[in-house]
Amino acid sequence: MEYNFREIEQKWHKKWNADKTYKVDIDNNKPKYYVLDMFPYPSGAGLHVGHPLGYIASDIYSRYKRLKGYNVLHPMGYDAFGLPAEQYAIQTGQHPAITTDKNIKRYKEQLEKIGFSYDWDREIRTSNPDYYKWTQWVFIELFEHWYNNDLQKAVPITDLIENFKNEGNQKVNAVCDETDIFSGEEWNNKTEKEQQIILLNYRLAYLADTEVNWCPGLGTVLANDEVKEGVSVRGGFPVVQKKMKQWSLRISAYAERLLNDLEKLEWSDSLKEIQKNWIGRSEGAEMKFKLKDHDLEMEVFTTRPDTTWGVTFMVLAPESELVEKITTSEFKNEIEEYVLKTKKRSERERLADVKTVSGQFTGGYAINPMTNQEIPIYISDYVLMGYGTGAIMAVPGHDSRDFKFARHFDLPIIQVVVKEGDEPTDPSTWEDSYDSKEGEMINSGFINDLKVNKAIKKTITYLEDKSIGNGKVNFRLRDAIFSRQRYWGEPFPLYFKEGIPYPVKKKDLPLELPEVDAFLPTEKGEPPLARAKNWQTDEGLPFELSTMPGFAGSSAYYLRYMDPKNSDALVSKEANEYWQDVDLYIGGTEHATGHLVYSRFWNKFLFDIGWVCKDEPFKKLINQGMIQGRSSFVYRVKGTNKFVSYNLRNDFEVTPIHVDVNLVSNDILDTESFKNWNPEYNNAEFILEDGKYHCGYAVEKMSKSLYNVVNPDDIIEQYGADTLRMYEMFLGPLEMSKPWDTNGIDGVHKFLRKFWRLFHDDQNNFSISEENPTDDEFKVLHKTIKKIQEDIVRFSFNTSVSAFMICVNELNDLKCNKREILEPLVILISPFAPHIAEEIWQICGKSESITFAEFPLYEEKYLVENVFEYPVSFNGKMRFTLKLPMDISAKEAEKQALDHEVAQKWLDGKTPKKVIFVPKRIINIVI
RNA sequence: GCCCGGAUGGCGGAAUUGGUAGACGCGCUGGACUUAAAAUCCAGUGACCUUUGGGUUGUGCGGGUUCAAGUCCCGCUCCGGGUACCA
Repeated sequence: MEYNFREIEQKWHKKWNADKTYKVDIDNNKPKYYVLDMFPYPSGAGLHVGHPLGYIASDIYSRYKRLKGYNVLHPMGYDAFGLPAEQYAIQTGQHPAITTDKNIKRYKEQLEKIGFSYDWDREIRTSNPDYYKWTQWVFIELFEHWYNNDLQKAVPITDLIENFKNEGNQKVNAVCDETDIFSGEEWNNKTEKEQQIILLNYRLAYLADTEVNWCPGLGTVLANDEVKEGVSVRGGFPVVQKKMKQWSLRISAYAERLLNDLEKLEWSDSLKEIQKNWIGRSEGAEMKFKLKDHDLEMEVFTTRPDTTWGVTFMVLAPESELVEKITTSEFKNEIEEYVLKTKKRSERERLADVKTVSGQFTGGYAINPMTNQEIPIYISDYVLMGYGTGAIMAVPGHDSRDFKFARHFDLPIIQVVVKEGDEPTDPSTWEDSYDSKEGEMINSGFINDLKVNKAIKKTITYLEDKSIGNGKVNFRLRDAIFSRQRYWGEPFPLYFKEGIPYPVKKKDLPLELPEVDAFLPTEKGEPPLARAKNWQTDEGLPFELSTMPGFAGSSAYYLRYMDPKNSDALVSKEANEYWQDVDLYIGGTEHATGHLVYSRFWNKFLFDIGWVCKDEPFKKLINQGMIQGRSSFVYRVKGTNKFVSYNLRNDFEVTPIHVDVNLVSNDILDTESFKNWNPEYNNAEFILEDGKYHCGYAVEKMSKSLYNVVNPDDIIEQYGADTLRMYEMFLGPLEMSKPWDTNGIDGVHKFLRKFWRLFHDDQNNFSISEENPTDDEFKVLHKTIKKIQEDIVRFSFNTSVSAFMICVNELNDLKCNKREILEPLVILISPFAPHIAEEIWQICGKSESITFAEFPLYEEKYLVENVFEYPVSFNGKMRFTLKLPMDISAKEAEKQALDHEVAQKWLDGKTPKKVIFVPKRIINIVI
């Protein structure tokens, strides 16, 4: 039989499905291993050839682990709520559930064709009520907990209420919004409503007025990670800052733990670095500045309290509440104008315009606590409301932004730090601020002459003694805005009584997404859920109108896979204790600041409340590189319908035009198909080189509009899934980005055919020999086992593919078709090319799936050599090689090398200065 | 601006601890088989020089350490990613 991949692959898909070959259950006799893929959002475009890269890698590893005796959990599901389906629904009226369903069907078909070893019985969809019941459940838990700083964990809100009743909030050390101090008695005298409002300041899921990223184009607020360069990541719509009452998750409570625990994780350094920067820990002090003519204080955060003597002005964010209070009548108009101008500008405009200095004096003055001098207070949009206190003390001498501002408004500049070896100079002569990371203090009262780090400590002590400030750690990580004014998401399990939110009873979950007549906001500007009939409790109390964001459903999905059908819990204790955590997670870096932060946070919370046994969800994580597109170009001669081949294009004035890569093979255009591709080209003429049309190419994003999308279905149709799998791996290291180039796939396909032929004679009849293998044959096998084993554990799958090719070439040369050699080789290759492996395994007479075989062990004894071919070099340049026994002495090796006739030529009668002999490595002769 | 990666033939890439640079594959060239094509197989293939023995040179650029550097150190250039008035 020929290698008929179509028949073979279909046959095994059916069989694996029917036999549930990859179904797993808790098995206490086997060690567990959990391999997870980042589940896809099922878009309308289907999978392109870049998507399965990570899935193939994780599948290889899963199959390898099974062969190594592990009980492997390897699930797949769909991140099914999301904006694209809803945008499509708005345009077409088609319910997003229908589009999503259709897309999922297509995704699943495509995935199944590639032959992944998923346990499909564990498939989940975030939009399924059975699933989002638990998303809602976690939300309620977040709502019913607060973060106790003393215990460094989440604690039930009921404990907090007990505390309040007994002794008020004075001793409570919580992560919370600013709350007035009250006694137990005062608490007890408050109304239910007052109490609930206070509790919202403490809850881990809370409703509050916050500055949010409002995206008018999408009609919803967005979290920080959903905004890039001032526009929405999805859709690219401009984003503006707006104050709105929104649900948020108090992820900032976990900032320190999220940062510290990165250390425990086997993630790439670059990914850890991205998270570190996103969390953005900075140490410094918070300090209060008294205001002139006011009984108010202005609080700032600074990493450099030691430079307070150099503070010559203050700057507030235009959005700050203080602005109104301190602005004098004289400057009222100007301030109002500036604030209005800032509000109007989108985030994008603000970012684009960082170089222009702008600001406005308020008329107010603060008192520098160190110098007692009056210093003017400005507002400027270079100070952000969202970071620190929304106010800064400006040290123009040592901060470049403050410096520019001071120059622009002609404010005084004082030098307070001088580097070792430098003399203080006149700041009026400076072109930029003076670097102050290291050095000694000057012009700074009691900290003069101290080194910077000591000066910082001493200043903080002073601030604390005088009660005007304290040491403080600040994080860049903001609480996650959790509401979206959209339809296609999880409804919040909440209703409102007198404007106060209360959770739905857990037994009433899920609160299902209602039907609406349109997926648009109402005329009053309320979210689409306001259109739903009876969107209220049985008592007639209204439900929340927002839905949850995209990351809600993906934040704990890895836990649900452990126990996907459980209707009593997100995951049972038993399942969680068996599967524990994800051992290997493969996915793209694009989730570094979103999903991977949120799910770590959810997991830590669930750990705190005792629902999961591990405080980190993803032990090891690998980022697969992006597969870029390789676009092809044709060159149209300007003003004609003539196309000139690549190397002749410089003789004409041409326009390069993207051409569908599927019409191009090895850069040669199929001119007939090109004519039919687009009516515009029906009459196209070609100027060829040696009878062919050569295309140009460029590496770009893989995208429909660039006509460079390659569909895995087409590859599978032409070459089979095993070829696709091996070729994707063969392209290069998993973690590197690389262009997809179908050129070259032939080599891998040829290899599989060669592999097939090892088991067949010239007439394509199955034929393997029972003879005992020779030492050479054993050596080829065991060398390969060793190499493959080593490559798999370091995820170097590209080199494994080469190793297989070398092995098959060598066995071919040896004309080896012996069972004892070939059977282990089939197991070895089965993680990479499971279909062909299963088929041959069966032909070899095995009744059980190769999935349950044992990974062969390599034996050192077959690899022992008794000679080593030494490269002999002169001054480091290799001149000849010399076969010498393994156990040769340095002296003898030296002698033999020098006696060699080629050595004589290079020595040219001279005595070598030195001979270096490294056993099993090299002989280097220095002359 | 700051922080992380990366740069090796015509192309994708290999070289795991400093030890024969270019494995493996594509492409290309030549050959075998064939009426022909496909498929398959064999040989060659970094550049330059060459008396065909070989020689010189070569891993983005410039220095350095070393018997020996793609690999380590210092200084650049370019490309990719992240992040950004973060106080």
